[in-house]
Formats: sequence, structure tokens, C-alpha cells
Amino acid sequence: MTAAEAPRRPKALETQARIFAAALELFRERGYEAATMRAIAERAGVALGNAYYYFRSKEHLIQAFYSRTHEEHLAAVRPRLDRLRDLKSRLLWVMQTKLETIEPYHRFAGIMFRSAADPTSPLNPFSPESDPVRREATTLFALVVDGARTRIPGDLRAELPNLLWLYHMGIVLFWIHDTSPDRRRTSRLMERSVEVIVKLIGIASLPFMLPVRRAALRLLAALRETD
Amino acid sequence: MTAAEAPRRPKALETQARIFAAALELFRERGYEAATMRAIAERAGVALGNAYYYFRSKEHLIQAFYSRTHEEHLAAVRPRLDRLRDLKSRLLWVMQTKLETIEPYHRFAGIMFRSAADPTSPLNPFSPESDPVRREATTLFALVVDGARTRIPGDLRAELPNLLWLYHMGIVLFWIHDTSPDRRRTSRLMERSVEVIVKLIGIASLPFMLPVRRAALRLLAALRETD
DNA sequence: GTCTATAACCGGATAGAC
DNA sequence: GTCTATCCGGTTATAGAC
Repeated sequence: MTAAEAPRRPKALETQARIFAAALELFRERGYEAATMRAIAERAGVALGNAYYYFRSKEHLIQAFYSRTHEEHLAAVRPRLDRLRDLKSRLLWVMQTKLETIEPYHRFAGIMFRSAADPTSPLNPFSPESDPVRREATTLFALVVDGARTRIPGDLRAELPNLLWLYHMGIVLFWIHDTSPDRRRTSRLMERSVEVIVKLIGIASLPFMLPVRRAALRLLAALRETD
Repeated sequence: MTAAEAPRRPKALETQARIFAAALELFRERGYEAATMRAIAERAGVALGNAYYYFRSKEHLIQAFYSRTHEEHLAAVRPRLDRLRDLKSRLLWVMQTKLETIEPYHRFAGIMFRSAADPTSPLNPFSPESDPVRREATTLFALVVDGARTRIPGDLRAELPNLLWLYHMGIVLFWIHDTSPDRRRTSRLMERSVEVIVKLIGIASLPFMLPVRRAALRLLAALRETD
């Protein structure tokens, strides 16, 4: 729960948790817009000003939501990941649990992603504020890759966690727009894309692909250069 | 200029144009947030309510902006595209002119893309409202492909305009976040990625790549299915 | 440091008169 | 078509209590 300033006293901690819980409930029940700060404060049994004391803005409430769902995702992933050995089933498992974790919030996820696309917003996945969450999420994909017995050339293997994180963001983006029952379209897309990705990794690992692979990886490196 | 309802009388048309022009100016001068509807109305010399008469919301003002910049882009592309023959130089030219066209609006482009990521917003590139603009933009990339003498298998060729449109959206997304002088990072990324893309098209066109190509294309088809 | 209550500001959006 | 008045919700400010 990354809030404005981490509260020290247990009572404060509880108040903050109550506000956060109220926000989550209202987001679920009414969606983002309708869950006004006034309503959140009321449900949490605090004054409006107090809600702002713990969460600098409505958006900060969402940063907290990010962390929370990531933790939930981790918890859902762990019990089974170790037993899966090949890249494909590991990636499938992680993606599947991801979709299950975020499903309850589908209704307000869209409007949440409004801010996510704004470069000046702390919610932007590339913003400094999002750094910790992004790093953690990438770590999960590193785990997926490392634990797989699939053979992958070193240069690609090093970049793969970032690429998979990006891929996973793409799936989430699709999920946001998916109104099919049980989010079936997203599931199907996810399953098929995982297959294609694993196949592509196989191909990219072939010796004669070295030049293109290098060019593509250099491209990615350039993406991260600061000037 | 796709507004709320197309105004019939010349006077109305002029008023609408004046509001739109004022909006564009203020977007450039102050960015999106600071360009309040009140300020836009004032600069256009109309009442606040009147601005809303022509543009249902601030976001609709941006839909109009989309159309406008696309038209400008087309105008910039045309004089030279015919003379370029291979895919790489054609694509490079189109992307380069794109970046030049949107550059003046860099400052407010970010916040513009807030709404673009919201599935309920008319600004979302996948929304019905955006359909015309997207279709037109895709047509441009179809033109890029069709006029190139590069050999491309039919299945891939049919999908390529959509893929290139998607690619171009990615570059724009990067551009939004790019604060380097003269947007140099974006230019570099664009040039390198065009090279990689053309190389990849070459590889994907090899006979033994047929199965993976098919799988990937089927994936894209699934993306568009309505169920 | 934690919290309340209340009033006010600001800008997007709407209603209804002219 | 155009205006004025008003609503609504995010956000801020303030002043004070525990």
C-alpha cells in the first residue's frame, strides 16, 4: 500500500487501510467516476480531508491498487509455478492467474488506464513512481524464464523479462476493452499469443537468426538510453 | 473536423471553425489542462455554452484534432511518396512526416492520450467514433505497402497495413514520452525500428516460415473476432 | 502526528431563457 | 445559435481538537 507518507502509528495504519478498502469496494460497485472521494471517505467513516491526508489524490489511491493486485497475483502464482518446467506452461500459468486476479476490477480498469497513458501521471507505468511496481512485475517474468528448462540464447534471455512484461501489458490492455462473457476473447488471445511467443523464441534462437536478433535487441537497448 | 453535428449554415461553420482554431492555439500555448473550455470560448469570442453546442465535450475537440493532423500528414506525405519505390524508404518517409506533423502539439499530446486509453472514451483509437480516422490512417499504410516493389506473401501483405498502423501508434506513444532535444530519441528509434521491421518482413516471407506466419496471422484474426 | 469539520475554488458539463 | 446561471465533483485551505 504505497500511500502519501507511510503512517507510523497503528491507528493511522488502520485508518489508511479502511480508506483503501472503502475505495476498492466502491470502485468495484460503481466504477471509477461514480466512486467519488466524498463517497469513499463516507464509507470509510472519515472526513473528506482525512482521505486526502492519506492519499494525495484519487490517482494515488490507484497506485496502491496496483501494488495490492500485484501482491495478490504473486500469491496466486506461487503455489504452482515451481512444478511447471517448460516456458510455455509457466508463462500460461502466470498470465492466467493475472487475468483472474484483476477480473473483479474490470469495470473500473478502463478509466484507471486513462491516467496510465498520461506521461505526467504517477500512474504511468514508465513513471518514476511506478518504478517499484514495474520492477517487481518484471522480476516475476524473470522468474518465469529462469525456472524454465527451455534453451534460450543469453542475449535474448536477458531481455526476455522486459519483453514479457510489455507483452503482459498488451494483454491487459486488450482485456480492458473486452466485453465478451467471462472475458473469453482475452483468454483465447492470451493462449494463442503465448504459443506464438514461445514459437518465436524458438525461431529467434536459431543460429542464422543472430544478425536480426542482434539488431532487434540493439533497438530495445536504444529505447532505454537516456539521451 | 468531425464535430457533434455538422453545422449547415455558413455562419455556424465559421463559428465552429473559430472555436476549433482557438482550442488548437490554446492547446499549443498552454497544454491540455490549462486550456480550459472557458478560455477556449473566450478566445473564440463565444460563450461557454456555445462551445459545448459545437463540441459535445473537450474530448470531442480532440477528435477534430485527430482528423486535422491526419489531413496535414497526408498533405505532407503526398508530394514525395510516389517517387519512393522500396518499402523501407516509403515507410521511413511516412513516419518521418508523421513526426513532423504532430511535433507542434507535443506538449499536450500526452494528456490527450489519457483519454485514448479509456475504452469508454470516444478518443479511444478502437472506439466506433475513431473508426473513420483509424480507417483512413490504415489506408495510408496500405498505400505504402501497395506502392512498394518489395515482394511480400499475400497473407502477410493483407495484414500489413493494420500492423503498420499499430506500429505507428507505438512510435507515437514513445514520442509522447520523449523529452530529448528535437525528439532525437524518437527519430533514432523510428529509423532503427523501420529497418528491423523491413528485415522481419523479409524473414517472415521465407517459405519455411509459413507455419509460424500462419499462426501469428490467425492470432491477429482472433483479435478482431466479435465474440 | 492524526483527525474533524466546513467552506471555498476551479473547471467540465448542463438547463433553460432569449 | 447563443447566452447566463447553475450543478457537480476533485481538490485545497483553514482552523482547531486529540
